Amino acid sequence: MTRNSAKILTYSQDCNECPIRHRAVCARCESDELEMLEQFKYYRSFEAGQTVVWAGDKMDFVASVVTGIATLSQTMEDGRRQMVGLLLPSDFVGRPGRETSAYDVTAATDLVMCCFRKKPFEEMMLRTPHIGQRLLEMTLDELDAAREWMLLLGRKTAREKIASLVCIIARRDASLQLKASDGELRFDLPLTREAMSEYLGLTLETVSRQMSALRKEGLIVTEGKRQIIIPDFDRLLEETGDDSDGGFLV
Amino acid sequence: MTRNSAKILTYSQDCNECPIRHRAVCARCESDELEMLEQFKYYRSFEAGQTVVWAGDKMDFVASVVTGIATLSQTMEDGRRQMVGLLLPSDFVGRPGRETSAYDVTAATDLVMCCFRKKPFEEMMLRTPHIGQRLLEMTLDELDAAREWMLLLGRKTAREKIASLVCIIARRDASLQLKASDGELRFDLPLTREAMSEYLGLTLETVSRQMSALRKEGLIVTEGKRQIIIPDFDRLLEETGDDSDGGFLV
DNA sequence: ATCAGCTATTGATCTACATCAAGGCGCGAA
DNA sequence: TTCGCGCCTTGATGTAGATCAATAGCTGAT
Repeated sequence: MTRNSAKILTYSQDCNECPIRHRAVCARCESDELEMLEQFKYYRSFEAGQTVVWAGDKMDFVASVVTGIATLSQTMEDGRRQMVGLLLPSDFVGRPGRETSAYDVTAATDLVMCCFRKKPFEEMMLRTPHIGQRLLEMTLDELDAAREWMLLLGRKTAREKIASLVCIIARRDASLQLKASDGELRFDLPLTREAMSEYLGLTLETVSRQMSALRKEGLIVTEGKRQIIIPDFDRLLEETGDDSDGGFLV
Repeated sequence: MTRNSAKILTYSQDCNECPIRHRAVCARCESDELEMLEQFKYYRSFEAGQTVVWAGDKMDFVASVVTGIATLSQTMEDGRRQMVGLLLPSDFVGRPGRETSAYDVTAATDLVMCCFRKKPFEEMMLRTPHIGQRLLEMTLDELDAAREWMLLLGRKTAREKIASLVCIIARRDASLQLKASDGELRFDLPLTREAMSEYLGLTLETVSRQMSALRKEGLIVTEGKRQIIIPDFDRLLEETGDDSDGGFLV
């Protein structure tokens, strides 16, 4: 079993409504710790485009994405923006021990997050080593993802960037289940061209052009607004520049 | 006190010969845990240019840099390379729970690392929550650094990239102590043009040209091979594109 | 003293992507 | 039905940085 399939499996088992995805690992949890989590949990909803917190603002909670997509971005004084995190369901936001957000957190689609007040969460971390361990694992995964992303930003061509992004979403998207029998992959690409360009370090025009190019060559098929079909995943993978076995970008 | 100065302070207090920099935090440690660390510790030296491990190779230890500089890089099939980690003294290498290296680890200068066999280290992590907590903190710092780096790779101009790199090294370099009385900063930039280009996602020619440009404008002064003087740190900072207060890239 | 092998610099040219600009499509509001 | 507004596409042009190429300094070996 490859690392990728293992990863996909892991995600499908995760619990989106717990900052440490506890369902997947709670065999080791004591039930009263979970009670603690339940007790301090609350939900917040955002519409597509809304900002959850601005960089520098107070952020007195940690959270995990339940449904929808959130992004982390940095902005330069003159307005240049770079996305630095793409949060899908079950992903974690917020840094224990830091009281302000270092990034703009934005709802890329309609979004539901499951939040925990930071204070009790940190106390529980101290009492329950398992939670810290889980968080460490998740953070290490994120760091690996960030480093794969750095390779993309620093060295890939626009075409490779687009192909990579489509493959990344395809792999992570839960509705991956929508895989048709003949090996074609059908799923939602719920990002605007602008969001894609912020992810990839390109302009939205370049994103649009390269999407068109991949479409003309039959590497991807678009259906309606944002439904994407990948007729042959391996063929698209070849356009990413990654070596065939690698690309374990979470 | 700004975040930056706080960070510098932290580093200067760190212990380079312990994977969790324990001197800085060992007030909370039990002494027999430290004994454990001592017991499984060994040193390895490398010459500049030598490879510590290749991506994909077995890596049965974790380590911290004692002296010198190590880099983490990814390589694409056709040889394009991107640096994804720059490890200065006291920085940690290796991922607990992973038996192969995900990156090429290379000695950028002559290098001494303090290594711990992975197995006993992991056992100790289980027994000593404090170590995991420390590792989590360090990993979160690395993740922040990676995200700052992503902004650099995705959105900064070549000039801004160079200025940023020089500032980053200046801030982190221990020999920061070499700060002269009139506010000028003198330190070693122990990276070849090629290493700089791999860090920045540029070619080495572009690095060379931009270094020359900054030199001609008096923003930096070079002395001998790799000694650098920054006559006015704040003026150089303005060239990085970062907002004046931010830029806490570890 | 000479040479081979690095590393760095600088120039000439090319090109991938950015920038500027003009429509087009779909959708909700009036 | 029409208008306005987001979002996307496509074309024309500009440019930052890549690529190709020549040379120079430095170091250590013969």
